[in-house]
Amino acid sequence: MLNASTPSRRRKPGASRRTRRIDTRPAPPSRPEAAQRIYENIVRAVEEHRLPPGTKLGEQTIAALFGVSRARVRQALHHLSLTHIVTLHPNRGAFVAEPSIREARAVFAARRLVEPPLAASLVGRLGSAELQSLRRHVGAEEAARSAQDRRESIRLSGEFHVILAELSANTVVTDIVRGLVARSSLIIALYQRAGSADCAPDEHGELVDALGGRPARVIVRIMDHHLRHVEASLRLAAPAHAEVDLRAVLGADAR
Amino acid sequence: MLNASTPSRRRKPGASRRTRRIDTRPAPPSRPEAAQRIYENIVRAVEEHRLPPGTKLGEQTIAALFGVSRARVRQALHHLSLTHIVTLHPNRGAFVAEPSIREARAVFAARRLVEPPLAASLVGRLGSAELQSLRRHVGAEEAARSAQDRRESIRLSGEFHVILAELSANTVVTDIVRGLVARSSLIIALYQRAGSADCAPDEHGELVDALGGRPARVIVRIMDHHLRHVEASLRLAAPAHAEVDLRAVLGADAR
DNA sequence: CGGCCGCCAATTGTCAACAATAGTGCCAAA
DNA sequence: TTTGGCACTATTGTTGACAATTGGCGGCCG
Repeated sequence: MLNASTPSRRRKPGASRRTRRIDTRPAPPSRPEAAQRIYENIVRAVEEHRLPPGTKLGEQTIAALFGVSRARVRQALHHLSLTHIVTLHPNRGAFVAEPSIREARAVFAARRLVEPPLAASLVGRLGSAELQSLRRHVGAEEAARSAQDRRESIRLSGEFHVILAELSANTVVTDIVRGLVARSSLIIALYQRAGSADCAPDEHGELVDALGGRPARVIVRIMDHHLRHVEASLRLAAPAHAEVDLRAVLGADAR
Repeated sequence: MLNASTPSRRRKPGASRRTRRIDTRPAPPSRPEAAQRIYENIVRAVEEHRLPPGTKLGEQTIAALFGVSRARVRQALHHLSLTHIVTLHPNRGAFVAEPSIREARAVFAARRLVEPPLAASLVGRLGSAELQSLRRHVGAEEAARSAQDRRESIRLSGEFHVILAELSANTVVTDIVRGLVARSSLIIALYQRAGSADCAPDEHGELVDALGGRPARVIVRIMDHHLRHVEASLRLAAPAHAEVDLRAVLGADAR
């Protein structure tokens, strides 16, 4: 039943270029991996808070936007649902996920579990070039914040954690962190406090400085504190939160 | 530019915030989530080393086996490729993944990053019922090992780590660990030493005992040691037989 | 006048046919 | 005998149409 073939250790078969088909329509050039492109675009839009939680993602709509078939969109949406960026309701469609408070807490707990020791593992393994690059990134974050560019600020802020993970040179860990960061963006979009625009002053800079030579224990503490700080800046408090919200909505506007 | 406008409108303002899911139907188990069933079956087969790395997974073959259409199988295979259980070669098909040595190391490094602090977080949070359950599981592991039931032994051994993660009551962390354990099974199937049938004497039992009341620091050490032990029992040393060797030979000859 | 219950439009889920591609074996020519 | 090319076959990738389900909407009844 099972054809246990000998493991093929030949060269990778990704070298074929198929540019035979002349595109009569404005279809984007990169045919292969179109699903990947859709996936990344939506992730990015969600991370930058341009697609708010609850937004419906109709298959036909997206297919028309990207100039691809529905099947491709389905693939991308399925992928997004596996990473908890969107929620699929059978026979109803795909919606940008609305993580529950419990899930939000779980995501941040996972980050507190993974990222502090991850950052600590970088101590003494970063050259001056890497530290320089990190400082530049932090500088860009500050610039975006000063320029009131909320979108860019949010993106860079999340990207900082992904870059740290990449510096570990462990793709497995990087993928995990990338997923957690994306979900965090969704959570922040959903639960951020109204007033406080951006609650993270410059803890990233502090962390980079500490990575210069402080002991691992200090790094762990800073990262843990930072993540707790971000989580504490959200409205994840009460189970009674729903009632209050409803009443506020009803009182504010009689729809 | 790329995604000019939000492709969809927001959810209606007056709509209920809670998802009103109608689950009144007993849901015939075969129809909905058929792809999920295929996915889990293949994962399990891989975890139990019944599907060796490199095995070709033809769409038509699997579709016939499960009595479903090819589309369903494609979905499952795509899911499997996202979790790095299978590798998709364009126009060639799906194969059970053959993790490289580098990837194998990365997976175990990720586990050493996540699981020790995860286990430590359970200290003092487990009731006697949970500890009892864990001990029963370890007993089952030993029984399977004594009975030479390699398949069951492997499955239970991996499941132990998943159960530990589940006890954290954090579904995010549980999913991460589940993925890492599955990939580890693949790695073990590929790189286990010929002679040593099972190199983990009873470190799980030791860990459960320690979870009874030992301090977190001890738990961390035991789990870290256990994971290092498992990794050390594999042949991850050298360029063994892999592509590096081949490529070197070819490069030397061709020129 | 309000609530209930049937169509109806829209969207998703499924499938089957079609097109394209890579691997395989054969055949002819050097 | 070896090598290069070529057609064939089996499998994957893609598309489009069709069926099923949902939620809305209007009419009907209480």
